[in-house]
Amino acid sequence: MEKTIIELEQAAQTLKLLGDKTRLTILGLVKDSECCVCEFVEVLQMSQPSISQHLRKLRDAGLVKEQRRGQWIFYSLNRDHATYPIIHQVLEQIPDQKEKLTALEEAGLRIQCDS
Amino acid sequence: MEKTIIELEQAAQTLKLLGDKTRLTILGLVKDSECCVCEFVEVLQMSQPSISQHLRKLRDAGLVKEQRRGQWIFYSLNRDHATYPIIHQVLEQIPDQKEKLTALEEAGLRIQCDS
DNA sequence: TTATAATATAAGTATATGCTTATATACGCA
DNA sequence: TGCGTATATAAGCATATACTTATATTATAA
Repeated sequence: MEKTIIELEQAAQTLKLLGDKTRLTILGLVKDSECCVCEFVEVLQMSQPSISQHLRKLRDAGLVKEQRRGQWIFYSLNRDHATYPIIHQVLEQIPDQKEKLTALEEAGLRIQCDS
Repeated sequence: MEKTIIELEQAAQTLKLLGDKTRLTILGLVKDSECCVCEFVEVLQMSQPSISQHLRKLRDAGLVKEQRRGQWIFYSLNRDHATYPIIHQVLEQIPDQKEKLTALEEAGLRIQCDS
């Protein structure tokens, strides 16, 4: 990937959002595929409002995109964000969260959210 | 650089520390050379206690090393820290802070801290 | 049209954070 | 020894953060 220079202030804002275990995991999850709120709730074993509030922060900062599909709202990584290169690099260096999604799938908990 | 996998919890802790403009600048400064507290104070235009408190956080987490040299205490980047690869990547993607140090030097404010 | 499911928002609360001012500590030098 | 400089620490305070519980919103389905 080409080297991009990101303004320090903006970088700090993004890093602050990454500096939370819950949000970092959420980003690790949407790196691989779109997820809906109930999936985050299941994977992270946290309350739905708590997850929603973390998602709102990520969305307000523009780090994730949301897309309503019927009853569900799917979140995905916004690869167009100015600080995406930082996020990409960070996610490259932490354990893959994909397996948590496949575990969900095997438990039959992934399907409930498919459109 | 070889790819290293950093535990999520530890990564989050480091990212939290990076997620502050002051600390991110400090790390950007020590990336290039050792600095003492008075230099951070000068460059960042913040109070000495405030700078000291940020440095303590970075030191407690092991992200920077300190070395006393006479009256001064010099801080440097700890490249042996488990999360250093993340820090390295982040610093690669923000503007270089080196010029702030050369500006200090030109103003004759750098010498006062040399041992 | 009502009930249910998925999600968001609001309000409350405990703790964390980042400053401030005041003071302590450590070193060098006269 | 005593003073000045560099730095650390302590205490106080305002604001931010991350939960909680309760309620609102939106869409589907009976």
